[in-house]
Amino acid sequence: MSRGETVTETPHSEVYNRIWRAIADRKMRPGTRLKEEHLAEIFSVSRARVRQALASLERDGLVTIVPHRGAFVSQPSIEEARDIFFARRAIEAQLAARLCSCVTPDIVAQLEQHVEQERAATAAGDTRTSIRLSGGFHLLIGELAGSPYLWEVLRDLVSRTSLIVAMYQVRTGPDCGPDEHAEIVAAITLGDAASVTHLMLHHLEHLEGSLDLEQVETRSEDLRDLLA
Amino acid sequence: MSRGETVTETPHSEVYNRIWRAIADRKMRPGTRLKEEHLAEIFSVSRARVRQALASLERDGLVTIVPHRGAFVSQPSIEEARDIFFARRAIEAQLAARLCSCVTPDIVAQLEQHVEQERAATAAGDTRTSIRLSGGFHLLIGELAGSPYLWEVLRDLVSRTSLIVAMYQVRTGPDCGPDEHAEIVAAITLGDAASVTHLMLHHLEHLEGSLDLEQVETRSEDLRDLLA
DNA sequence: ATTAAAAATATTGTCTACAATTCTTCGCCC
DNA sequence: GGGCGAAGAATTGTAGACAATATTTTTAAT
Repeated sequence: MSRGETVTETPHSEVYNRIWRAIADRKMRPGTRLKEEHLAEIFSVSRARVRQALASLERDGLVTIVPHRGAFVSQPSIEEARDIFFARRAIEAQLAARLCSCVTPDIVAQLEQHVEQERAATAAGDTRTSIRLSGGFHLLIGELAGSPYLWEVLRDLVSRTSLIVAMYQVRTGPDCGPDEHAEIVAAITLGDAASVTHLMLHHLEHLEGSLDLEQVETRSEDLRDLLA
Repeated sequence: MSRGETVTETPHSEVYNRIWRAIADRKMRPGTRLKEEHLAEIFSVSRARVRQALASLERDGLVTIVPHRGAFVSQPSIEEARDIFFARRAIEAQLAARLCSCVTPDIVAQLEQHVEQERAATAAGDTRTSIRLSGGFHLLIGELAGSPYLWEVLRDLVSRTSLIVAMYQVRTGPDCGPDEHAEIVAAITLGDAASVTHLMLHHLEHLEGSLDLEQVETRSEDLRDLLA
């Protein structure tokens, strides 16, 4: 697994990666339509490759394909959003705890360096880099914990989270500040598994809590009341 | 989500499902080559559809596609096998615990009914059904725990486990007996989360322990020693 | 003017043919 | 006799064309 850039470049297709990045970095809003032919000429490839990439992205939950209509950047529902956060708590708590039990100076150094980069990006007001590094921190923990499978799952969860934040955030800004990350790193350095688990759960709850996931689904039946 | 059959039928393609089942039910040994044209005529579809299905199956980790060579039923390495079991312990412990906190008589009834089916299949010596129901029990817990996302992950993990068992089992028979499942159901009935977590971890360790995952990778360098 | 139907357009879904690559077999040389 | 090399066969990867379906626009009728 690569160092430095921390992230991605895993799945096969070039066009898959390009679209993945565009969505995960929030260059495209949820609901954006993705026309096959359009993408094909942008990337100078045939429609077949675009189709394949879109199919993979659908399995990742990043795009939604509706038959004979086309592909759209997914718009996760509130229920899905809560489920994703539940899954993240379950998985990341385990990974962070495992990392505690096998912590080394090299690992601590990598984590601290990453937090430092986050601080720099935040200080410089570089929102895009800040977003990417925020997710990257969680992926780095997963990578260092040494479970390739759960790392893949986490990569998926983080990218879905990016979509969720794009849909339900109330104020703009980085998803999670470097400070809470620094606390987690400190606890990992001490090898305090219980504390790390607690901090990670709290951190994720904090992120979830900063979103507006309270809105009631406006069902068609309710429209009468709204318009009364 | 369907009841009764408990399982699958999730992803789109018919041919995907057929191949998935064949692998998960261990009708095909790991390493089996899957020729596109061959599959195409078996299912009476075009090669394009087969290709699409194989691509999806590769993302599931059930087949391995090597460029310009073709698709093969995956042969998970020992390291991958251990990683899969680690992931299962992490996820299933969480799901089982969550199920405890929201247990209802209906849930208990479903679980008990499932274990009963397992008992019947085992008693009848129906190995294939037994294998399917063994995995189905774990999926049922995931389904009842109410996290669609983690259920998907679990479905993936269970099918991969089936491959792993096919490769590394020492004695044939059902993957995990109904008895340990019954114990877990009993603990869930009592709502004893700590006990359920413990039983589930033990159960998965038992399954992993029944496999021969000790064999050292025979590297080319070691061949000299082996042949001395 | 508004609604509804019908044609036209645009986009996706699928299939077939061709190009690129790898594996196999046959021949040749050491 | 064994090993290396090249031609042929087989299989995958890709592209382009055609068919099916949804959307939009136009047209007509109430």
